[in-house]
Amino acid sequence: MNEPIFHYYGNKAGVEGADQIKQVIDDATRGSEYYKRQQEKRQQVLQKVNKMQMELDSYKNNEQKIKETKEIIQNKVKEFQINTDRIWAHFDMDMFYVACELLDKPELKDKPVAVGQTIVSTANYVARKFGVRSAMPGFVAKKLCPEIIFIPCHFEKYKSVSNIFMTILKKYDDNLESMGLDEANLDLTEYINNSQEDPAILCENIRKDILLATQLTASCGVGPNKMIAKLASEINKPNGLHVVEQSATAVLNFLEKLPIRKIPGIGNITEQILSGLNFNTCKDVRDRADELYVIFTPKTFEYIFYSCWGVARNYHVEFEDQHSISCQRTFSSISTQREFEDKVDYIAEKLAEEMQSEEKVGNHLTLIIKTSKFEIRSKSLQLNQYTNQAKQIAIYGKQLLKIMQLDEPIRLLGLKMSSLANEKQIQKQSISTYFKRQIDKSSGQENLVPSIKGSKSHQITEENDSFNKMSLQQQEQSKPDILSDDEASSISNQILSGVNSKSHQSQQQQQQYQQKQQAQPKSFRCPICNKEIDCKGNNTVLNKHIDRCITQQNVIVEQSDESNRNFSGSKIKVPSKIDSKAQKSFNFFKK
DNA sequence: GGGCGATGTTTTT
DNA sequence: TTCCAAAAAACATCGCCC
Ligand SMILES: Cc1cn([C@H]2C[C@H](O)[C@@H](COP(=O)(O)OP(=O)(O)OP(=O)(O)O)O2)c(=O)[nH]c1=O
Ligand SMILES: [Mg+2]
Repeated sequence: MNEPIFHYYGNKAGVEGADQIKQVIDDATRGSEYYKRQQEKRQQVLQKVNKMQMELDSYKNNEQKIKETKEIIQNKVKEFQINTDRIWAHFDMDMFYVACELLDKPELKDKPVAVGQTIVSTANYVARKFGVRSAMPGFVAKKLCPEIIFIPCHFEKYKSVSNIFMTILKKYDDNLESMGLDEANLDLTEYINNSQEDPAILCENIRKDILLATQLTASCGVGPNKMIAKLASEINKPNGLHVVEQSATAVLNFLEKLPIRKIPGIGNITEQILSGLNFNTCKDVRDRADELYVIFTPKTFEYIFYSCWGVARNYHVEFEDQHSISCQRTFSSISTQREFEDKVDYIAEKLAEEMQSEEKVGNHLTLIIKTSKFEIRSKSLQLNQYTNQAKQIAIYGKQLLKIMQLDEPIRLLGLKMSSLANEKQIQKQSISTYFKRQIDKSSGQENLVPSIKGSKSHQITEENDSFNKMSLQQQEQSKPDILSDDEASSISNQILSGVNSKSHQSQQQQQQYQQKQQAQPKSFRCPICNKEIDCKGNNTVLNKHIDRCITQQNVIVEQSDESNRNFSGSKIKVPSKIDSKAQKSFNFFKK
């Protein structure tokens, strides 16, 4: 009786299977607030598609423009090549959270299991046969698979397994990138150059290592760049390997019939838009790229275009410290001011706890709420000093609450701290904020009650400074003494005209999309870390870099790169070898 | 035409 | 009977102020 009513084998599914599942989901959810909100969003997407379609229609009537655009595209196609000099691997654990839980409960192995309570984080493959998926609400999962067993989430457990996993992989690429606990992207080029091993054999051996060390299976994909390797890892999941050979034709073939939704960075919404315009596979994009060129922003266009041609980043970017720490909770709706404030207090405490254990301080706070109708709103504010104290955060949080003018029930409240710096390592303020601070202070203006539309920035002066860990004086002292005023202004002068255009610039300066050999055109030398920063005349990149350089005192190299979606960073800090730094990294993973 | 800060959207695990 | 997470990041867009 442990059989699905109808089987669902992912995209290999019989149509009826998939349809029936959709039906069950729809029946179970229709009418809810959530459902209504989703419907609204869908409508908005449709509107957007309509607008784009109209733009396209007018484009189609302009032969001249078509000719021009197609020529631009053709040139682009001629310009790039699919670089196969490097070899990447993507490792991804199978049904990770559940797999970790099953370690402790092997007797459940053949039963449908999911981790999560209200929402399923992930489900094992038994449950997936019933249509159960990540991010699905629990009650729907139950409807699809009445016998499913839910196990609550034990994050710490997954972190420690992840540690083992990452430690193994680091032997093959010490700079590996990762977007989550259960996956890692490695550039194996150097390792393979040394060992001369066959990539497939190497990766199978690594998978065995992982299995031996964790008792869990991982899948792996191999290809000439990060994106291809990631896509490949899904092919023979679970517990499988797929290699895309190191040749342009292999890459092109591999991508040809791939639904664009699979391209990392193209999610639900973009898929809807694209499919609304009749783009469904990478081939569609290749064939009709000119159409995308006229309706998308340059950035989006380039990234879709190059992805579909298999052109993506094949070198590592420097590790970046975390930009933000946040804490949010969903609860049964509340609607009184008092309740809101209590929640802020609670969340502030949680956030402070987290920040302190990470030894971080921050000076930009954001309050996030979700209404009972699933609308999300946020208010944020630049603090006058760095903090990680619960009471301090709560005070600011409540100020934001006031500004928010809540007059309807909410189901979620969260706080996010950004502009982080290390608690220990002096709270050096960033160049940009430092200068602005100065202006603010010299004006002597104290905007006590920031009005929402009055000023664009909510300058809130803390009415209770005593909680602040670092005294104002300390903060004054910590101004960028590393930087003389002369140097500072010279940096400011270096800041060129921005490049943030909505229209495609004709500057065909063959952007060295991803792929290894990047010549550095417009770059500056950072006065702090003394490294070249390829900022492409984009001062945002430069500023950000200097910001980080000052606040952390870590050395960071920014590499900007138009063709790649930059969400690809390494979110997770991984224990490195056994040096002094390893200590800190482990610390990061600990609790 | 910027730049900048706040806010909202989209994606990923 | 009802029921849809949490954390982090990158982009896009808007309004204001030069
Ligand atoms: C997709 C997703 C994953 N996760 C967690 C649970 C997953 O076990 C973990 C890794 O995500 P995934 O690697 O996407 O999924 P998975 O490892 O569970 O399954 P697969 O065999 O297909 O790789 O991240 C969430 O919490 N929410 C999500 O929406
Ligand atoms: Mg996985």
